[in-house]
Formats: sequence, structure tokens, C-alpha cells
Amino acid sequence: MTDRSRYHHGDLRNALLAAAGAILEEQGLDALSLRAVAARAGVSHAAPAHHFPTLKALLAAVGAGAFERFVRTIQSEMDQGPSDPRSRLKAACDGYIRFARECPQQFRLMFSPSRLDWSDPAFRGAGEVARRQLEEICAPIAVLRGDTSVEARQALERLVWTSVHGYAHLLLAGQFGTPIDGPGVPSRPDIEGLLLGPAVR
Amino acid sequence: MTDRSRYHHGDLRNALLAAAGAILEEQGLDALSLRAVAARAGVSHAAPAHHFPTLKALLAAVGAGAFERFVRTIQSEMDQGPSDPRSRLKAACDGYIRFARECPQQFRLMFSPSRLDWSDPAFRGAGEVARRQLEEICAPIAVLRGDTSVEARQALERLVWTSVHGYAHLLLAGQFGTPIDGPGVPSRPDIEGLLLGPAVR
DNA sequence: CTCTCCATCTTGACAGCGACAACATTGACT
DNA sequence: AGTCAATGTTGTCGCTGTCAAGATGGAGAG
Repeated sequence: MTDRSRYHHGDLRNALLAAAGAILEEQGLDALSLRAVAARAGVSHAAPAHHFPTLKALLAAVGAGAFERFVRTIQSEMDQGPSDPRSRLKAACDGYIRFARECPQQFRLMFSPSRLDWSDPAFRGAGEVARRQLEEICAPIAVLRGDTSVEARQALERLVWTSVHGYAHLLLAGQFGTPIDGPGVPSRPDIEGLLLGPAVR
Repeated sequence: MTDRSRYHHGDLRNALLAAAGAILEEQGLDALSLRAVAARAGVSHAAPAHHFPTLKALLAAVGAGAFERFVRTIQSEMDQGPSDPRSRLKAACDGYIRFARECPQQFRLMFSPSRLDWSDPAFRGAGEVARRQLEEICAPIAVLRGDTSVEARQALERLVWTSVHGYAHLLLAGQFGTPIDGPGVPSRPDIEGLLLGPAVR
């Protein structure tokens, strides 16, 4: 990006995040070391310390960015379909799974509490945005079902989130016995059908 | 166990698994290094190589044992309650969550494909046993619901598994914003209620 | 009973890792 | 113009997994 011949990089923080993202995509989560990121950004192995105190802090920043892309993926999936509650729920679930399949390493990182600094404010904030998105999607579904109490609405959100997330996690963990994008992958649970009954045409 | 003064341990393989289990429980998954396990078993750092070719192979063996305990936990939970399909499903879900909360490190390891050798036969076999257990639990539920086709039965299994597993995973990942055993932890999704309607008393 | 073989264990080494300390550079403000 | 703090560098430490080479000793053959 910027002139590399300078002693001071100028935008090393963003360069490190970009390098980390590239390594994550090309070589996977296990290859994401502080030294590898620094080398890819063209700086010495100790340079990142001035921008991220630890590796976990750097990964938390990467994870925060991943959460933002995750939310945008779901939003764009919903924007491309009808805006009735059922269609939006279906689009959101499809977007959730699409992100997990297309960016499995980012998805893995987002939910790896031991690899990143779970208390990082930016990371927590990004996760909070995703949680609010879930609430907005589920609220009209709860209305349709007549689930008016706060408890029933939260239970609904939890059911949607856990079933879709569990499917994505088990898919990435190879528990379905297939590669994540090969043939024979079982489809995700039909949560919208279970909540609202068979689709009417 | 056996006489430690001997040059040849005699049962090092099992001693290593026991040491790994102890470290896993006491210090967590991140502390599970080959050298730490060897030291705890009282042997040199290279001794494990004669029983497990890599760290991932050792962790796969630990994971296989965890899967066996996992299946037994679910089974014992079912054995303590009524044997009608709904009660068995509820007990199985409760047992699933109980294992995840009581043995979070083992649970984490079981579903960490990057940490253990996913292709290990013993590990795959143990996972297969769990999958068959799920089928046995879900089959009578499918009958009750009138889901007779193979596809419907498999979809039912997937829904049960993903929702319970997703809850467990999100709980352990701290995504509910609470420690895994503190107050305020949301209860697991009421999957049996959703599948079979409100409980009759 | 003795010899030999080999599974098992030890020591030693290597490269890569995260983190820290000490030092170099330089842009920005006084 | 002078200074200083932010941001780079190199070097080092203890830790990691893995491999190589040597030590040990139990088991089975002659």
C-alpha cells in the first residue's frame, strides 16, 4: 500500500490486519502466527507489539472484522428476498450458513474463545451487533406465532440461533462425515418450517 | 500405577492418557502439550512418540475417550427417567448439556478438528457410536410425529442435534454473556416441546 | 543358561513460536 | 532547531513438536 522503503510504515495496524486476513484465508487458522503476519506485512517480528499487545488481541481485531462481514452477509441475503418475516428468517439462516461455508476459517476464529481475546471491546461490540440483528429478525416471527412474552421471544431467538449455529459448527467440524462443500452434505434444519408450519404457496 | 523406578514403564500408553486427562481437567485444553503430558507421566519428553506419532494422535485418543464418557453420560441420564420417547429425548438433551457444562474442556476437545487427528479410527468410531445413539433416541419421536420417510427422520435427528449442540457450543464460547455455570444462563431450547407440543400432565 | 534382538525409553538438537528488553529511527510539536 | 514519544529494529528467553542417535532391558531362540 504505502511506501515500503520508509522506516515507519505509516499504516501498519491495518496492514497487519490485512496480512492476517490473507494468511487466514490461504493457510488457515493454525498458520496465523504473530511472526507470519509480521513477515507478510514486511516488518520485523516484534513490530506488531506496538499495535497489538498480544497475538490474542490481534486475532480479536481480526475476529471483530469477521463478525462485521458476517452481519453484512446475512443482511445482503435478506435484502435480496421478500421482506415478509418468514422470508427474512429463511434468508438470514441461509446467509448464516453461506458465510460459514464460504469463510470457514473466519467463522472458526469468531467462535474460538481460546484463540482470541474474548474481552476485547471491539470484538464484543461486533458480536453484540450480530445479536441485535438476530433480535430484529425474530421479533416479527414471535408476533406471528403469538409468542408475546419476553421469555417466549428470547426462547425463540435462542432456538433459531442454536439450531443454525449448531448446524454450521458441526458442518465445519466434519461431523457430518463430508467435506464442507462436497456433495452429500445434509441440508440445514428447516427451522422456519418448524416454527411457522409448511410454507404456503 | 506400576513401579516407576523401572526404565521401561510397562503401561505408558494408558499412563499418558491418564496424565493428559488430568491436565485437561486441571489446566485446560491450551495447557495440553506433549511435553507436559510426558512430564506428568514421569517420562522424558520424547517417550510419547513410541505410542502416539504426533500430539494430534494423542489428543485424538483422549477425544475418543471423551466421546465414550459423553455417550455414557447421556445414557445414564436416560436410564434415570421414564422410558417413553419424549422423556428419553428430554433426558438425552439434558445429558448432552450436562456433559458440556461439567466437562467443558473434554467437550471442546471433541469438537476441535484442528487440535486432534480427525481421521483417527478410534476417534471416528467413538463419534459414530454417539451418532447411532442419537438415531435410537429420535426414531420413536419420528414415529410419534408421523415422520415416516427417511428424509424426515434424518431431518429430525439433525434438528435435535444441531439445536442442542449449538446451545452447548455457544454456551462454552461465552456467547450468552455469562460464565458457563453462573446465574443468568439461558436455558436450552425446548426442542422436545417444539417437536411434540406442550407437555401433558 | 546365555545370547541376541528389538521395543521402549533417554538425551540432544533444531526450527518456530510469543513475549520481553534494549536500541535505532523519525515525524511532529515546542 | 531541538526534543521527545511513537514506532520501528535486533537479540534473547523459555516453551513447543518433531526427529536422530544412543542407552536399557525384557523376551524368545539356541
